[in-house]
Amino acid sequence: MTEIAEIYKSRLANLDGWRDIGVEPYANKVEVTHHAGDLQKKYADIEAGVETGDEVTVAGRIMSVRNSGMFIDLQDHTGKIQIFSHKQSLAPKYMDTLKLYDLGDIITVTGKVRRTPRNELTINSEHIQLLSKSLQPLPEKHHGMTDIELRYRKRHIDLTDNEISKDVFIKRSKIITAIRQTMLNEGFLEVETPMMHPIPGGAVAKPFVTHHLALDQQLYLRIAPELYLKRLIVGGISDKIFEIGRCFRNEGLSPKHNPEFTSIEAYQAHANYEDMMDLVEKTVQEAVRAVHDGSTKVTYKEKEIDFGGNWPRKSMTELVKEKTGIDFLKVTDPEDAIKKGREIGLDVPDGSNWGQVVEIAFDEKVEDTLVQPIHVTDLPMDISPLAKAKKDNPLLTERFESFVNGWEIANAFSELNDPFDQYRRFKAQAEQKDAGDDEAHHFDEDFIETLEFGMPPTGGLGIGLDRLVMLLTDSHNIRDVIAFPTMRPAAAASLVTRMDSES
RNA sequence: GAUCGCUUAGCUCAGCCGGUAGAGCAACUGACUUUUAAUCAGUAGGUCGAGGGUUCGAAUCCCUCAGCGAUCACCA
Repeated sequence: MTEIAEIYKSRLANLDGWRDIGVEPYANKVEVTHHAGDLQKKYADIEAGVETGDEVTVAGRIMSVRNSGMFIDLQDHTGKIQIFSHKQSLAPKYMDTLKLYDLGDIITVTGKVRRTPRNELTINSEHIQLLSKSLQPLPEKHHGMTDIELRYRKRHIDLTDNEISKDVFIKRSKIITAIRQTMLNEGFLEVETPMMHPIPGGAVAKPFVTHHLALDQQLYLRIAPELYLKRLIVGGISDKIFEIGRCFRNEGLSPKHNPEFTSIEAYQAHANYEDMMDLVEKTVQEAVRAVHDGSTKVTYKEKEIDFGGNWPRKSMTELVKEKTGIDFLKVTDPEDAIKKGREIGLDVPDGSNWGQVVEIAFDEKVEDTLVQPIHVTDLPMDISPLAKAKKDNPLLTERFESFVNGWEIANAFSELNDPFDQYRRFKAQAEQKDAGDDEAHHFDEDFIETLEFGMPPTGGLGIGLDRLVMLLTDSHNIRDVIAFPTMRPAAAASLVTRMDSES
């Protein structure tokens, strides 16, 4: 017999012990008056040995036991507090039950608050009751669960004993709230658009495919909400709209990529990409302040990043010129650009267009150096199929990407609103698709029809939330900021199931 | 997808020049009772990720596979 089964049987015996004395081991709700962390704050100043006489009821999980149940460390979502059980204050019928408790059990305790002579804030239990029996053992108490795979697969265990992990997810929530609140304060209307699309669009990516039975129709999980948000702009529900939601891309996993991830997209009619830069700064700064006590400074991997103030705005070609000495605005023939790029050691594929060469130069020579926040503007038309061209230079678009720590955290542009141009660009994408590019855009006639009704000049913005959370919590893997990251399936080990099948 | 690395008790980890598997915590039995990783005595717990090979003998060496991680490529 395995050890885990021994532990299970011992706990099952205790569970039966509770039933023997007429206590249901999975109780109904009880009234909780206080939380551990709040009590620690409230009584922070009382001295060792002081008994307050204040009666409280708390509830939480047993994290450790000393002196055969005399001392229990109880943990709730706010913190920990010690429970003291002694025959002086606890009736014999409760004293007798102390031996039935196991680590991990969820209990409720009522009693008076005191600080022990050893200076530990403590509740003298007068009433103690089991709320939920724990049958599975918790991780080792000193080191906790360090196996990173288990932490991702068993987040409920990770959260019970890992303060850092818990803190990250609380901060993630605060960041989303701050961004939502900033958007609302700026007059944006929060909207929802479909996650199941008949035609995937709005980005260049491979989609997940699913099927609707009743309609007998193929559907795609959205790779971006963009085209539907633009439909709402055309409809004029509001000049300013935003959506916070999940996108799905059927691509590789990495420390910076999860197949489902959260984006914030905002669209503003009668605005352009420059207005979007202001919006990025506002929302991101509020998010930073929300989790850094009002400061805009963050430390990521020992580097200090200051999100405050107005971020510099520099064009992509200018940045490339600074780092490589090549002014691609003066080398606009694709063949010449390829040649120039290769001269400085860039890995440029044959047949690249001008914009692709500029992008490669930027990726290889500039990107990593952009540690402090910056808006990289005027991206090439060739790599910006949904962005409006610059008035004075058709090679470039009114588009920018915001970089922090060498990562793109936002992407925005003045949206293409010309149905003829959109038609041509979809057609070009469709041809690429026929030629075997499975990431190319589908031809979305319905969207062109939408634009034919007239979309006002509009600024659009997308922010990758998960990476922002990584930056603001000093997390180095996207899986650390997603509660249940995508993993290969692993066998569960329910003891109830196993014992049932063995008997 | 490529390269490298990891996988030993429920958890955290030793053991790896090949010679029948070890500690701490958790668990169990008992002692003790104002502790703070409580302490003390004892008990139990393992298909060493899976499969194959070399060998008299494999946790240890070799091969295949799986899961996970790091880096790279695509991408946010």
